[in-house]
Amino acid sequence: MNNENRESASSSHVTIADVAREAGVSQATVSRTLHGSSKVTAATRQRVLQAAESLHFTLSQNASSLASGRTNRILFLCSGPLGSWFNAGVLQGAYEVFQPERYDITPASVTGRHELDNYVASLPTMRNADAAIISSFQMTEPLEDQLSAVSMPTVGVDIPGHTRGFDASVGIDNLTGMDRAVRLLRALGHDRIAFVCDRTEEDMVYNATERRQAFLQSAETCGYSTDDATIITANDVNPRPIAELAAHLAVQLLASPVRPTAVCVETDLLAIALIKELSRQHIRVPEDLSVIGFDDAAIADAAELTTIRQDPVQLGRDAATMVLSLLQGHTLEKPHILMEPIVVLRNTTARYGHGDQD
Amino acid sequence: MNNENRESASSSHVTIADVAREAGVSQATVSRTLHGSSKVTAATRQRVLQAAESLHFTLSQNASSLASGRTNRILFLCSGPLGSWFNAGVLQGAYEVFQPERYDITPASVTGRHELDNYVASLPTMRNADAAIISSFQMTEPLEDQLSAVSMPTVGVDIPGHTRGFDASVGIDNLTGMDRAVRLLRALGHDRIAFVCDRTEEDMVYNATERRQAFLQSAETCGYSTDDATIITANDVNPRPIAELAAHLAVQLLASPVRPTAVCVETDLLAIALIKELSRQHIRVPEDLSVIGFDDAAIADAAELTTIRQDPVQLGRDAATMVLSLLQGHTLEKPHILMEPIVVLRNTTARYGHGDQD
DNA sequence: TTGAAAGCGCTAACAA
DNA sequence: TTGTTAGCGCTTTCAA
Repeated sequence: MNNENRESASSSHVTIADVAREAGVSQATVSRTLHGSSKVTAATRQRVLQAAESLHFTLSQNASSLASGRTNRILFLCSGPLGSWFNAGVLQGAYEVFQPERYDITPASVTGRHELDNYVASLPTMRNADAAIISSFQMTEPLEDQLSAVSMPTVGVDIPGHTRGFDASVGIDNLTGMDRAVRLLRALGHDRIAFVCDRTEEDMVYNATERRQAFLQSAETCGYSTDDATIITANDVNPRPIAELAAHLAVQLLASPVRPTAVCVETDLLAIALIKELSRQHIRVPEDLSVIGFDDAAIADAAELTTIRQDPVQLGRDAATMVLSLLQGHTLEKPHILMEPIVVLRNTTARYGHGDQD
Repeated sequence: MNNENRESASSSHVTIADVAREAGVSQATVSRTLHGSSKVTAATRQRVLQAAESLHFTLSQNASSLASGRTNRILFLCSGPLGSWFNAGVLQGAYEVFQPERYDITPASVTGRHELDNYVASLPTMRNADAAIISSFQMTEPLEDQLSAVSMPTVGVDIPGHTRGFDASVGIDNLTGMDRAVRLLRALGHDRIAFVCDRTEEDMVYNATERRQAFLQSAETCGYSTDDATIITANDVNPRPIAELAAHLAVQLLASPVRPTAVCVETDLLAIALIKELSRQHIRVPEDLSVIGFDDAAIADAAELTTIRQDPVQLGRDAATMVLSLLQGHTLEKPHILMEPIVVLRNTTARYGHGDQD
């Protein structure tokens, strides 16, 4: 191919070769300059940058990746909708950390066991990401085995107690969180309490399971008998609108042999739906029943809901920071970290027996 | 390189060559099979798929992209946090559509004009995505010029009225939305109304500007005089916590020469913050003041806020669908679409003069 | 229907 | 410090 041809053929794309020719250096030098190598003269660097600038040159990630073996891409795998409060928060936090380091994020979401298994099975041989952040899954033995076979760094988010297979993990300390909530209720004089949640059977998504256990454990520590600290849960497993679920749970709550005077609810969303349903039955919160949610999403503030706060954005930042360390070959001093949730006091909790009673 | 070497050298990755050898066919045939070409015998296809399966083979996106020129990646560029209600929703909707088509999404967020300009300037020469979805920006002339120079398909989300430079766009019809809200207030007997928003100067983010104008226009149509339909806005441009902004706006609202009896607020978030501030001043909503928000985010439901609903997830789906069409070389029958928002009635609006008055 | 071979645009030894 | 060169793993003509 002669020069005339090369020049006319370059109609499609500006390549590193164009920059090299423009700057009068080799492709290797352009590459070195663009990657901030110190082994380039200031003068050369100047010329290269100028040439790149004037040609509006952008590196082809694909070509770079293929040649270097690094993709500069991080996989973010989560369960359920990408736009959920939790997932979107983690994604945002991770982006904040990765963006300045010039890593792209590839978000992916799976909605069922089968999909998840397939995805994880493809991980060991996939060369489309340098690392993976995996969020909010209930782990299983086979899943952990597959994860162990993955050669790239993997960090788990919100998968506490199941850190096998992960190089690192961040999560929240459900036990401490529930403990604080239960202690608050005890201090407010509530003698009968309950934990309200959706179906309890093992699910793909990590959430209520551990919190439920944490609630029972905290209650025991605080001196509640098993009759005075109960679980109120949906007794079937069909997905349904949250309002319907709340109504179903409200029935169980109100019909309890010994009705609790305070409840902790799995999530803010469910807590608010429950409160609405109760208010429809003229049960007042907090006069007749104290309610504590979980998450401190924006809706908790809007509904003046007392809740246990977790911060998915910070979880995402921490996970990303660990990924970066791992990618640099560092061994983490503390690979598995747990954040302590705090209780945010608002208007749905109150001292027992001090509202007008029914 | 002899065969012994090749086999021992394959320790790092399973490549298409390994699959080809295993199946006893050429690389080309493996490639064709994996891409669902019809020009492969059923028998051959069978053998190839089996080989791929047994080796846990996954295509290297990078190598595919480099060779084919298609990246199978879509850029999602938005303003502000990736985790915001709107951005996360659009991302989720786009993901729903792209995922089954095997396109990855690369999310990116910019927070300032300068950053945005840089990003868009790199678009014309960037070969790291096949198309771009660009969300919620206030367009400028130079920006539109740059966009026009981009060779890949670009579709705008929530950038109505500024469709130059975009191949397609989806957005919401702010005029219809505000019109419905204003008509509602008129029907409820409110004679003095206002639109409450953050600073009005031209900003990077598209939002209040058009809604403000739509409000004024609707008010005029409904017969409000310019004294009876006003704008209440922050008079400085410093970013600040929403509660502080709400307090600032509450002062202006309460101190109005003729106090409005109903307001439309730029967003749900601000509406709720405003209501809280007003309640602190013992102004009751809706008895003393009717409030209509904008968005119908989850918080609107939690706070029982009457609002104008828009659906970012659907916007994302529509944008993605258009991208797909464009990528297939189709010309869209209707490239610029506008969704009609509806008013969701809740507890913050009421007939004027029917609560206990001060 | 299948195979051979020439790149896609870049990086990373190795040499100079 | 810079240039030369040999691939990275795939796709895609072109021939068979």
